[in-house]
Formats: sequence, structure tokens, C-alpha cells
Amino acid sequence: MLMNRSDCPISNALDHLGDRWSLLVIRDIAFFGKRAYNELLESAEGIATNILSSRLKSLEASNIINREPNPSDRRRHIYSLTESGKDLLPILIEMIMWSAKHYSDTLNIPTDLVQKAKEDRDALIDQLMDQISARE
Amino acid sequence: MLMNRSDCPISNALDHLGDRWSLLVIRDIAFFGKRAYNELLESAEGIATNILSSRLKSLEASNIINREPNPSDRRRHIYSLTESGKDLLPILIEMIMWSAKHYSDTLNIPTDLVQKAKEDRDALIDQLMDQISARE
DNA sequence: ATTTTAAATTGCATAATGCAAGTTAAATTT
DNA sequence: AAATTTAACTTGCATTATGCAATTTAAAAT
Repeated sequence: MLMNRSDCPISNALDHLGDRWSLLVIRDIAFFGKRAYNELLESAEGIATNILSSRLKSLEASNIINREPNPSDRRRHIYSLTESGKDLLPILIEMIMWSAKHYSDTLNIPTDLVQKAKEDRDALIDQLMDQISARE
Repeated sequence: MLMNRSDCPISNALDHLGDRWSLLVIRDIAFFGKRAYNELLESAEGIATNILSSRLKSLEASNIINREPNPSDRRRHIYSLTESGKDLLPILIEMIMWSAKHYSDTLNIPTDLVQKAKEDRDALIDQLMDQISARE
């Protein structure tokens, strides 16, 4: 991944996340509680093994996810979000809100989440943050 | 750009925007008021002419930007955000907030905007929306 | 009429992605 | 203990996206 094209904060975010897969990996960890490579492989979008491997490496290099050995099976690793990774939640929420507003007819929109985000966005984010942190 | 990998709203957003350049074009229109091809070419990140051309086409195809002829010079076009494009503002704001929190030492952070976003996020978005709409 | 300008397009090199198959070490089964 | 299975990759190769320089085309300016 190309890095540091400019000192713009949006450009910086895209330097770390601006590809087709990185934020889907974050989504799977954040919203679906996936923690293992084989779980992440099974996304609805069908990521290839080499791409997942390279995305996990680059997200770890960006300090967005952690990778630790699974103590009960030394072949496996446990992937989790760093603080920086958890802080991507608002971006993901806004992507959901945007798609919910403009593509609601063709997509599977989580209406409860969207409703709650409209009512009390900060509370929703706190709640989801707690859920994510509770897994560790 | 690959389209509709799944019915997930995050995946949908990335199908339209998940590349290195699309959101930088949106940024330049939304935050810097750029409206012409030559202005968009001059971003700090240095987009190539063929890439800008292809991104403008795909963003127009996604109904995120409008392209209309410039009445005072028939060689030129005026690019603007559709309603859908304006609604990307919250995503951009959250990207700024994320970078401001985690990369403040190496980036040029718009501290006034970040401050205002922390104090009253909705008011900031309304204000920026009004600024964008006022250009048309 | 000639030159300049704006917005591309083209050709070609490199990088990213996608897909299938192969590899390696560890765990499980026999 | 040996053979098999499993998890997490890696490799090879095709396709697509990106990057860069040069060219093209229509319109505007001189």
C-alpha cells in the first residue's frame, strides 16, 4: 500500500484503508466478532486467501489490528482491533447510514442500528465499543 | 470498479468509493470548492489525468457527482456533488477525526474543524452542507 | 489563420487483485 | 508412532487498476 501521499488527514486515512478489503476485515472483526483467519475468509464478499493475508499484514503494520497466538492451538492466531482500529467504528457507522439513505431498496440494512444511530449516535458508538472490548 | 459484492451497506459504500482516489475527489469538491477538472488535477496527492478522468466517470455513474457543461467555456465542465455526494460529508469528517486522534503529529490537522466536530457535530455538518449548497 | 488551452485518450510499465494449487507446521486420528 | 487432517499461509499466473508521459481534439484566444 502506498503511504503518506500528503499531510491531509483524509488522504492519510485512505493511505491506510483506501482499498476494497481493509474496511471489510475491520467490519467483520467489529460487527461480527470474527477473530480467526478462517472466520474472516468466510465473508459474504469472498476474499481470496492471499488478499486476506496481505490485508491482515498491512493492518497490523498500521497498528489497526493486533495478531496474537492462539494459546489453545498453535497453528492459529487471534486477531483483534487496537484502540485505533476500534476508533474506525464511526466511519463504518457513517458508511452504513449513507448506504441506508441512498440504497435502502437493494441492500440489507440493519434498521435497528440505523434507528438507534439517528436517535443517539454517541450512545450507539459507546455501546458497540463496549461490545468489542468485552470480547478480549 | 467491481459492483455489488454483497448486500452489506458497508460493502456497498466500498463498491462505490473503495479506492485510493474517489474520496479525495469528493474532498476537493466538498472542502476546497473545486469545480473544474484542472482544479481537481492540482491536488496535493498528484492524481494522474487518466485516473481523474476515470474516477469522475465512475462517480457520475454512481450518482455521487454531477457533470454539467460550463456555459462560459464549452471545453469545460462543472463538477458538483449530488445529494448523495453531499451525504458523504459525515464519512469524511470521521476520517479527519480518526487521523486527528491517531496521527496528529505527522499531519496537518484542521484543529478548528475538529474542535467544532467535538462540540457540536451535527451543527458542523449542517454548516458545511450549507456552504457546499451555497456554491450552486 | 495560428497558437494556446482544457479535457481528455493512448501506450506502456508497474502494482494490486483474483483464482487455483501447493506448502508447512501443528493437531487429530488411527 | 504413523498417517491424515486442518489452519494459515505462499506461489504462480491471469486480469485489472494505477501511474506516467505523450498525443489528440475541440474550443477559445490571439
